[in-house]
Amino acid sequence: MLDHSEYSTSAAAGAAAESFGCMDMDSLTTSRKKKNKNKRRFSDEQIKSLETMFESESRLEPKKKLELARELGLQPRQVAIWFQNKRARWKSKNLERDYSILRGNYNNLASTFEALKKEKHALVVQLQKLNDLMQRPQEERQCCSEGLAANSIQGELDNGDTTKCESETKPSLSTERSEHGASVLSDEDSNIKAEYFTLEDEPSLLNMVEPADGSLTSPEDWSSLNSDGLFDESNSNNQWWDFWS
DNA sequence: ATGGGCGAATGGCTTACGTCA
DNA sequence: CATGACGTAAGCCATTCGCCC
Repeated sequence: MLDHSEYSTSAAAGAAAESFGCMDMDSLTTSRKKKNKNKRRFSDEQIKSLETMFESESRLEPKKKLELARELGLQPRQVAIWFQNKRARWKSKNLERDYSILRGNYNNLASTFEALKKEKHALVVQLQKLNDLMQRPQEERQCCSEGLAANSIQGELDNGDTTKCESETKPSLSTERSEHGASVLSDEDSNIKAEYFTLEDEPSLLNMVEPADGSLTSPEDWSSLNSDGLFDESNSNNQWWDFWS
């Protein structure tokens, strides 16, 4: 059953003893304690031959094993065991190497991930600022219905960099809204939806600047900006976020 | 003196294959 | 001929053991 057939436990010791010429069979078989008493490392020449053979084939054919054993003055069993141990060492060495490669890859990915995370955060902050900027005029207008504020807002919109910025992000958002009390987006897809929003619902509209896939936004980050429900549309996005956050 | 590393060897388990009833 | 039981050889794996630094 065992691969110890080339020589059994006691026979192995006997063979080894014979091989090393230090102990006879009887003394070994009578005392189990003495087994391996004469264990010696193989000589450099023996190791060299074994290594050379191992490089060409990690498993020895029986014929070659016998040949090599005779050549090196070892028992075939010893050669077999050497190959077995060698395969085990080789395997664990490979595992170690593979592990360090994987660890390197992981570290690279982790640093890339961190960089992307920072970049994403910066973008979200930037987006939030833009939304705040877009939201300000509407709120002011809501507070001051007398009209004075409206003029000043309109003036602000018509004025300088702010206007330019606003018109670049959402050109029609604030202008058309003032007339109807409902917001009208320039984006055709948004038109239908927009009709249902009153001024109170304005924050919801701000989400229209969210990227179509929503992948860059987090429910947590947007909870202060969103009205209820818009994120319910995409549970899968939440899972996506869970992974990235 | 001794503790740890390394490699040879062991023992248990599994698989493949041949033989025989 | 097919099949299951059995024996044998060999490999893998975890562990032990002994040598040597």
